[in-house]
Amino acid sequence: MEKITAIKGIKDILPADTPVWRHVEQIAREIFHCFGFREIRVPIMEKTALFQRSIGETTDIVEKEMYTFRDRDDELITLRPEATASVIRAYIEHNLSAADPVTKLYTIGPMFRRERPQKGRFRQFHQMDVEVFGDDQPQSDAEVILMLMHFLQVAGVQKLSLEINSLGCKACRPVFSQAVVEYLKESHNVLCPDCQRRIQINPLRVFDCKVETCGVVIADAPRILNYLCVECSYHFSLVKNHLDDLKLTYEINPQMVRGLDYYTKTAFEVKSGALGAQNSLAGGGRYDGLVSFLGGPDVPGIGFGIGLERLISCLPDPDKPPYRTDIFIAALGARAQKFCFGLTNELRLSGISAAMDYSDKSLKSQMKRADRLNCAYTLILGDQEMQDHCAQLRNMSTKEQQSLSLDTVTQTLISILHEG
RNA sequence: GUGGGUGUAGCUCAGUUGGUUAGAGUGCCGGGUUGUGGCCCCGGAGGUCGAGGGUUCAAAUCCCUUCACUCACCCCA
Repeated sequence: MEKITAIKGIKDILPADTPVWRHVEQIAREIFHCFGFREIRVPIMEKTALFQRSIGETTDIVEKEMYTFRDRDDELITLRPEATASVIRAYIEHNLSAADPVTKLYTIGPMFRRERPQKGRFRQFHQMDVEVFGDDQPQSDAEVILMLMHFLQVAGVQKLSLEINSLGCKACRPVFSQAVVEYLKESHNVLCPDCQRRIQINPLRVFDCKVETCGVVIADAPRILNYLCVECSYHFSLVKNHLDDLKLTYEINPQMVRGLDYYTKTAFEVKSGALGAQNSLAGGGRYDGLVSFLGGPDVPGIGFGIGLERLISCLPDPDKPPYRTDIFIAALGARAQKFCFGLTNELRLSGISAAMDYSDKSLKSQMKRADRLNCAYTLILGDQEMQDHCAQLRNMSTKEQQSLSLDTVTQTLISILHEG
């Protein structure tokens, strides 16, 4: 029989790893709460058109990376490749802007992109996604960046670097974009085939080409920061001032372009070493026209996404708390088994983690198992104890044993274990 | 979609110029202790050597095909 395996690029998160995930998520929830964000849970599927419109028809994501299928009623459905579109859709659909002029939301969950897997890149991956609607002030930009950096630091990510840029708005970016095209056309034949293609599709992409000869050309290309309109330029300088006030260190990377069409003004990215080629841990930016473009009110927005697999993989030797069981009930013989089955489950119902073995193995074997489960105590109950109407409670670290009457054993254990 | 690397026990890996019954460590089960864990000692189970084909007296080993995993390009979290 052929073995059925998980789908390529889609991973199980095994019991040994889930505590780290929960730990990271818990830190995020606490910090996001402090900054005034509330959780929203949105579906992992949406109508395909939502992503086509928000992310951009000509982006790689929409062109070749989406998991799309036709539903039984012929509607096109897509597994979300990112969360922002869904959050905005929900924000509009439930008219959240009416309740509060500024809405701050976060969501955590899986995303899907059909790319070739490699280190730090999967077809199902997890993101924490944070969005602010209704605030166009530069403080808002600085605030989300601060929250992001603070979270990553508290989570324990090493060697963080923050890069920021401004991508301009619909007034100034086209001018810049045109200037870049003009410039690149002059050096067209020096560029790599990929970049020659990029000029047609998305000229700004040429900026993060890794080919050396392209880098030389790019070095003298027009800079976005020189083309910003008065408003964008002012906004960007205030963002920098606020970041300075918040004592955040950052680098301005005028070559940074984000992969999604909807970004305006501030864009930012956090990288970490020890991540392989996919070294971008989190990225985001402002998207002031997007909500209205998707049919909502004309409110500004800013947000970011954090890649959880990448975040966790660059945590220094994540401290895995060992799995711990409060007590192991070792039963010997049929009568003891019957009694212990009831006892074990009573303890569980009282909020104590209790384990026992039903297959009547040797005491040695049961003790071994108790040790493996990292039990604080083992209760030993055999024919002799049934006869004497008592049980032996062994402290697994001190090896001390005491005799407990069967009449009150449940209550005695509950009080001992709830104290410890 | 394109290129490189790797596939041997649950896991991590040895395996010589092709040569008998494919090994180790770890984990698992049992025993040493007729009812007491970790350390130690002994034993046991566990493998279509990724799959298919070919060369050969003989293939884990050489050749071809294919699949999977992985890293990188592309792109992005």
